[in-house]
Amino acid sequence: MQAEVLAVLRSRRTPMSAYEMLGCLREENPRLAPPTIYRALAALTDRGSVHRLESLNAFMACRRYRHRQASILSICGDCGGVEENVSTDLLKTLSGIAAKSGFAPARHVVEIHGQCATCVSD
Amino acid sequence: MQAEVLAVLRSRRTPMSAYEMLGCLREENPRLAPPTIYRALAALTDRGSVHRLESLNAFMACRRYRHRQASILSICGDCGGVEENVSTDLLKTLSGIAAKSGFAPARHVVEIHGQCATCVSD
DNA sequence: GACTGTTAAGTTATAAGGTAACGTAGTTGC
DNA sequence: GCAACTACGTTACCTTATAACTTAACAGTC
Repeated sequence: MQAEVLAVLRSRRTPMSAYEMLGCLREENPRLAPPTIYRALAALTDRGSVHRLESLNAFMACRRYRHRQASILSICGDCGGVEENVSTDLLKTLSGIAAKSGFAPARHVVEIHGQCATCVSD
Repeated sequence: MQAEVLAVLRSRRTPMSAYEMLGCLREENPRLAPPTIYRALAALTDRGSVHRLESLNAFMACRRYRHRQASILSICGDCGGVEENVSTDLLKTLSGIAAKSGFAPARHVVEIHGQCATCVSD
């Protein structure tokens, strides 16, 4: 199931909602229900193979080879494309800012909305 | 309406969902419907008086005096409390990372999940 | 005062996102 | 065989969000 969900996500350039995936996978198996998808997504995001876009309630396959840290996701509002970046330094700085007041960071969410290079030049 | 929504949010230490607000405000006006709340929230978040917590689908009143930039929100998973921080530098670095590929940033979402100082020491 | 434009709020209905709780079937290991 | 585990199926429901249309309130102007 995880493999099937991942395959669907990989076949797309842009993020998908859980229910879009459900729609796709129901072509094969019409009885598929939301919990099945969400379970697979939970496992995949835990492993880091899939990113959840919190500000979009959507998911995308990770395209970078297995890094074990939060990605910086740049989301184009025009074409829907998403760029992944990784920056250990930025995450450290960020943790530092939170830690000034004694906060212990566990998970980072960093998303940027804007326009990708292609859409800017149009 | 915006004022009422803001008042409810300010009366709370922790973020609220739109439907919790709806519940509160319905004590006064039982016929209040979701769109009314969501419209007020849209206006308030545009103005920066309210922050939306994307990873929680919830809202909180801004407690810092009107800064015109994205906050860094540290969310305690134990007590639900949220700390607001502002860092122009971090946002610049972040924009720089996205801009390397030509991406034009417009809105930043930076949230950190973890434990606040109080909850860490328990 | 009647007409019109504009903006905020009410109303109805429904779409979209997510999960609890329980059932079943296959696998592994004793 | 049988216990224990794990994945997936199923039902039902809850939460979050928005579309689309209606009404109210007020300001300007002829």
